[in-house]
Amino acid sequence: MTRSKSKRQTGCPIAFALDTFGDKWSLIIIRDMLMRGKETYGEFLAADEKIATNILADRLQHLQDEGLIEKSRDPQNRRRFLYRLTPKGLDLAPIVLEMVRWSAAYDPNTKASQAVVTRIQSDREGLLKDIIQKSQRSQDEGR
Amino acid sequence: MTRSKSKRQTGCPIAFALDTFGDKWSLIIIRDMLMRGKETYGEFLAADEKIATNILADRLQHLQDEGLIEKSRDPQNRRRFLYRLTPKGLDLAPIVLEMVRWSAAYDPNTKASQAVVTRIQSDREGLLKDIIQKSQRSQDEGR
DNA sequence: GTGTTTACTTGTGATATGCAAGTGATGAAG
DNA sequence: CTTCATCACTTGCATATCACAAGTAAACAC
Repeated sequence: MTRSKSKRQTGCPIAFALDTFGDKWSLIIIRDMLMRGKETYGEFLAADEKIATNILADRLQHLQDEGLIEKSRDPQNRRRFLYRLTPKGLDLAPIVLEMVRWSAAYDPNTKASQAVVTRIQSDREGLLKDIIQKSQRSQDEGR
Repeated sequence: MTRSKSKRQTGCPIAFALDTFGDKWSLIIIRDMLMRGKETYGEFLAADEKIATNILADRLQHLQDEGLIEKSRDPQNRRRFLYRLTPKGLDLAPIVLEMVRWSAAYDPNTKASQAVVTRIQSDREGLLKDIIQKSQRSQDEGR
């Protein structure tokens, strides 16, 4: 296990954010949880981007240490764990949405849904509320 | 020079954003340009976060290849180059602001200005306009 | 010319990543 | 209650990336 991430410790909010989730994979995991309803190790592993299993384990641990996600046994299947966003993690949604907007604007091959992109501009608050509620609804089902 | 960054090429907007500026240093450089008026190699090197000179050169080249920044000779001092954000680069401002908001909310040691944080909520559009205008004004002075 | 500033490049050891294979706990089937 | 499959990891190793120190080259100041 790779202990201790590089900490810049400058007090700068951008540096803080990068230390917390600014690596190559954390936001991919967050995206899967926030936008695609994924919540198990196996589901994260199956992502198109092909994250390595040791890296995934390391990132999940780090995100948990930082308080962005929580880990619990699946009551329906006790050999499975459920990973869920905490309120601190859910609050990354605005950042993720702005990244979607930016990429949709500049990537000629984007697969971003035009409906979502339009709604980011026209109904940002409503969209954020929907995404967060949807993410939390799946948590209730798990109980 | 490190050629060819890992390209995930999935069409996912989050993956695209991460491939473009999602490394440990690019957003630090963008922050310096956007929020602190920096525009030369030496100014970036002097940042609190202590970026290594070879990494800085590599990231500036990458950001230029991606069309986020432009490089030009300083007409006032021809041994100096000026790095400036393109419109595509300036359009990262909303993402940067959301990261500031998030970090200010969750970093107990944040040095984020309370005035800015308040304004992110209350006058987001005006703040964005100010940041971009300020960034472009320094470019006019350079001519 | 000589020295200084500015923007890099190069070399080398440390660190992180990616891939393949292995482990241990839970649960399902007979 | 034994065997097999699933799920979430861990371990080992080759490769890639990074950090640090030192060196190079062009512009300018004198």
